[in-house]
Amino acid sequence: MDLFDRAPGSSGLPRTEHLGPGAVLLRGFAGPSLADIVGDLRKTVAIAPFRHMITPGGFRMSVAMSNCGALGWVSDRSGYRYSREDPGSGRPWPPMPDSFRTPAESAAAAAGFQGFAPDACLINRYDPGARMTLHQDKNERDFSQPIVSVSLGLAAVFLFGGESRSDRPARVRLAHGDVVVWGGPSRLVFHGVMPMQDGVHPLLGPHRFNLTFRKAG
DNA sequence: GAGTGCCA
DNA sequence: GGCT
Repeated sequence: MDLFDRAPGSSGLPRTEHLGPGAVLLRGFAGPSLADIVGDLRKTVAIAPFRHMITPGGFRMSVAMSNCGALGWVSDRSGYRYSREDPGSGRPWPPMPDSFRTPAESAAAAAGFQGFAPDACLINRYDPGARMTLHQDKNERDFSQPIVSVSLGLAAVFLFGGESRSDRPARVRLAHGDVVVWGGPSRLVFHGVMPMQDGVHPLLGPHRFNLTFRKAG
């Protein structure tokens, strides 16, 4: 029994799963913060609405995206990058709510990454059929800082692979309130999301939302 | 850089 | 798996 097993939201039960070196799934970790997170999610996407970004190859991504924080991940014909402004409005992204930041930093610390200070939070909305093919998060400056991913709403099957795109990924069901942290030796592993099945979440309707926290700048 | 998608 |  290690310290991870006493993380907030665990209700005393062992709810940490180790996905690899420097990679952990904290089941239900965001539970105590969920009401505040959902309220702030609604406010944030009212300011910066979801939109389907275009890949550099010219294809429309099935996942609808927004951002909050100083930097936001964007994609268009020019490529992938972090931007200070919402390209839809030309204005800065909304601030990262404390209700987002606090559990993200706490989850990182619980996974062994003390001092994580995210400046970017990508907000993804997965509707039925939406997916994310295997990819690496590699547009950030400093790969010593981990990735923190918070799942909300409908469950999804997360694919957690290896250093090569051809490594067969683990399939992990992620539910409302689950948090995944990966960094260190796992920082650049390929990951993705299987196509979403139909469903309705009691709080968030026919959607999965994912908050991905990064130190991008 | 692309390939966070699409095709075979 | 391969893609220029």
